[in-house]
Amino acid sequence: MSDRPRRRIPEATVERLPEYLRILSELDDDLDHISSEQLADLAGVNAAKVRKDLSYLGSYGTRGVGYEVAYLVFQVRRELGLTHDWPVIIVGAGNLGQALANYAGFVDRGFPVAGIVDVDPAKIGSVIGGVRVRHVDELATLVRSRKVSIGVVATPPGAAQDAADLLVGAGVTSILNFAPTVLSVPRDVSVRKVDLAVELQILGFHEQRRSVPSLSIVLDADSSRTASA
Amino acid sequence: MSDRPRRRIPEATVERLPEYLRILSELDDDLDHISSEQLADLAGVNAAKVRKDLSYLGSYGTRGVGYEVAYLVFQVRRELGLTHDWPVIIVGAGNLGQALANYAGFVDRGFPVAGIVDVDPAKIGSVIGGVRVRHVDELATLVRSRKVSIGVVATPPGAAQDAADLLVGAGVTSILNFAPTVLSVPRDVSVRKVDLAVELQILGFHEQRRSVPSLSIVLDADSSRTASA
DNA sequence: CCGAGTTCGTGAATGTGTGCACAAGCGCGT
DNA sequence: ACGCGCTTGTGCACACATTCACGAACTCGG
Repeated sequence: MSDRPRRRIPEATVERLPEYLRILSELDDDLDHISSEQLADLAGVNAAKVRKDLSYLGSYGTRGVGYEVAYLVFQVRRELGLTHDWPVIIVGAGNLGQALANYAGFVDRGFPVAGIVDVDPAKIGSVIGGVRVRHVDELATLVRSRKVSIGVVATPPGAAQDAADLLVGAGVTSILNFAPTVLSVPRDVSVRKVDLAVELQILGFHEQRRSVPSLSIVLDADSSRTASA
Repeated sequence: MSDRPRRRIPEATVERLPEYLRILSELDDDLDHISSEQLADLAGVNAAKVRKDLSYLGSYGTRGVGYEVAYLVFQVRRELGLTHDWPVIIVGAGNLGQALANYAGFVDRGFPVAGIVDVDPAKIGSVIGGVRVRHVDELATLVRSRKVSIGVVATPPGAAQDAADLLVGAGVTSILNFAPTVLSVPRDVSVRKVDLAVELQILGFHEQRRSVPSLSIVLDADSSRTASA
């Protein structure tokens, strides 16, 4: 037992499950059941989506009643692989690296910081979020001794690829990249990228559109391609 | 001129344009043209996607030659609304707010920090990234005087909705939310959310999947000898 | 001016995600 | 035991995104 069919879970669903989990975890203890509609409201999505997402995990709801919160939390956690903690190592103890190391949300949600490394001698030895900053040379040792499989790149752009290479060399198989750089890694290593400026640029795009209600928008059908002489 | 037909640009494309722009901006000056394939390699996507994305901006390439870098940069910048800067205001001067205020990538890419506010008297008055931290009561004044339309929420989760309400009340129409909280805002306000722990959870999901090659999946071509039990 | 070699732009095919709408299942009151 | 109200689980249609594949348009050498 203990292994259900393990259907493939759509990526879009995977990206929403952590949010459901967070919401469910924060619910009052006296609420023992929740409907797809309530959960949908809290998550800012629609109820059908919640039901479809949860249905990929199995049929854990009860018609006419809803989902038992505690059980659902357990199932979502299991599906996400949160039955145990995943220690992470942070490369780069600059502003962002420090903020991340101090961020309680990491450890709270199962991702304790197993180490922080940097190249700057001035930073080495200082303690951030309860963890002492080490020299980057100790990276591989740390990764192996603490059984780290997830690395966080919080270096300046120029050092990001080197950081990634070190992580991969040490055996890390997932990387969260905060540097505005495309990392090249072996095919079997997962990378997710968070580029803070990109997020603003996307918002800026919509801002700009909003402020030009003047013309067009209506010429959408697009039959002839504006020949430019 | 200056107003092309303004076709609708797919959201997926909008999310990639900033990346193309960053790459193009960082190219050597002596490279005056670039092909969709070169750009695709640099961006880690495939060439057809690059061409289709760029085609939404208009036909700015030349067959047999590629895209003229300088012109393309100009067009992408224009499409993204980066013909002028977009000042942002940061709410919350904790670890994350400080890291963001210090992050050079913001101002470099057209998003100067017009202000940082907090409620904590101990933080008010300190200078971060060249900007003085003000009391949150001054938020509305700042937003109006600096013509800010984008706000960044970097508060603890409990204060995030209040921060959003203040921002909206002051006239901000786009919000970048770093707090692990669903914000409710009027329909005409855009919100993007970055949840650092969620990113790790998504990586954790794939990690976990990878570490269970035990059964299924392998039932492929010749001689499926992997029968477990 | 022509043919070979490139590279764009885009129609069409495929793959992925969303949302409606409804049958099936459950609990409760009578 | 039965019917009613509620809520799940999912088939289906549609929308959106990705990728292929190929004609069109350009450069360059001879």
